[in-house]
Amino acid sequence: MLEELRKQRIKEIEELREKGVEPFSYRYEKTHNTKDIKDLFDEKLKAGEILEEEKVSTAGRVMSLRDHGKSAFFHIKDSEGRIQVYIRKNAVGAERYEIFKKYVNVGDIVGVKGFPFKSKTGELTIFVEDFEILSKAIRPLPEKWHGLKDKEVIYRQRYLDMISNDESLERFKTRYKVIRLFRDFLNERGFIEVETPTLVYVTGGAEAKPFVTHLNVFDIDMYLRIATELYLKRYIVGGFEKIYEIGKVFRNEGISYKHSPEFTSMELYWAYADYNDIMELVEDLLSYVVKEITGSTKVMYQGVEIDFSKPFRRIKMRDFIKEHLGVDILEDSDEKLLKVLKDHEVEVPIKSRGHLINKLWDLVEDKVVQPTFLLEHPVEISPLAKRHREDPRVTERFELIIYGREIANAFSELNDPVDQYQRFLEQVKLREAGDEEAQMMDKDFIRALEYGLPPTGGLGIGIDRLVMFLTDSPTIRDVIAFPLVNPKSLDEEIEYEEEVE
RNA sequence: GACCCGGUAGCUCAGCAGGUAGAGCACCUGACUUUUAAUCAGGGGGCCGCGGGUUCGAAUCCCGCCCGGGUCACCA
Repeated sequence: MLEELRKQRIKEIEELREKGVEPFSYRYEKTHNTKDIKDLFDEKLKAGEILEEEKVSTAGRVMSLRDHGKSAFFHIKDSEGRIQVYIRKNAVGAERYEIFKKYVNVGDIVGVKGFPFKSKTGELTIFVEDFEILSKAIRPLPEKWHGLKDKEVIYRQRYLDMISNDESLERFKTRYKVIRLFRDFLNERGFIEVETPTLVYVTGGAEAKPFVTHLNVFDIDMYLRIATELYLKRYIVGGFEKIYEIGKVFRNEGISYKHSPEFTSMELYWAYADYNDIMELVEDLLSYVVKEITGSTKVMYQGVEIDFSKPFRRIKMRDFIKEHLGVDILEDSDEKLLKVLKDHEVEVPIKSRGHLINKLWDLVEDKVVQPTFLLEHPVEISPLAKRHREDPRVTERFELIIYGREIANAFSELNDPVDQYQRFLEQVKLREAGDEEAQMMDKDFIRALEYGLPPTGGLGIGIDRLVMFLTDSPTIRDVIAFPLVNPKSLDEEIEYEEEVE
């Protein structure tokens, strides 16, 4: 059926060309988009009224079509919405009308010129005086009423999802608006957007398994970055004081509703600031973004109201775990931590102190729903954070937790090269003990610190996870336009008939 | 990686006590100048995910595999 349909459409394209009509145009003067037209005329017009002097020219994809013989109604969709269009034989002429009737189908992209009116039933409509086929579709669209439901097709052919499910297009518009708001906010505060390498010799800045690739010119293996942190700090050493980078990072790990091997982070470094300054900045940034997106400080996520008004709640990791599990991550022995984990039936493949602490946190993180700063992580699990000025066992670090998920991670950056070197050594030991996610020694980074990194506050935010909240998306794949999919050997055969006749 | 659910027309889905494969939308032909899931008449369209087995006979039952979704595990 699909093949027959495609052939039919390809044949129609030939016929159009024989009639001197090119079904793939070069450009179209679009004076208004669908939203402009609604903004201008929707309130002005009553049912049955016309505004013949107001000329509009717009374009979009035909989403529905109701043919009435000598006239037809259809809806076109553009990036801003949908609008109804009315075409009538005696208005465009018999010849043009025949072209429309015979050759325009749902799915085609057309341009229309005319004037606005309101139908009997009160829907704002464009009365067509002239139209043009701008791009003829060869494949049929999914069902107009139910839309596209098949998750596999939604992820593999996102364009089709965006065409047929309006909320999908809107979701991605929101995503990119959020990113723009981040830039607006930070630029306004004097932060400069910079770039760091994607291909790196050693990974750092996070604990994750990297993707490995090969660089032919030097014949060496390289990695895709797992974070932008260590290069951004080099900028600060070099003299930049307020910088940020928004970009993809790559972690060769599992896929879940909140994990994607390729995701977007925003990292920021602010010289002469500490984690308290960063906390305030995060509150300001997020409440600003949320307000611009939703109009208030509140977001409904999966039926739960999340309030981003500041200040956010602050809890200390040690206190929170002690309160809920009765164990002290700073004072109690490894054995005691392990026993608590065993009591909760948690398996611990790697029995380092850091892993035990992380596992304990995992047990309680679900209890944090509203935006909360989780403070003062132990040194063992924070190899790049500065020790707390009042307690050297913990760091000046915080994570922003929302709905049990880590959204941001920040600290007063460790700028003591000797301490940093020792922390890296600890990580290397873990690595040698089989922890593939432990950090690598980055000697050039140490060298940079030896030239002097000013006191600096740093921050990383998971953009995708934040966008999930702002679009009420249950999985991270819903906010990544083209998520990773199994390539499968499904590549369908696409054949074009040879020219006949 | 384990378990659960699913894969039938381009799309959304039904059919599964085993007996020649269905609907709606979309498509094609015709009618219709204010419809909006337009309407009316007619028509075409299927490797029922793939491979094997049981059976006179499999979309339906059994086994294996592939792909997807979900839960858990792994994981920031």
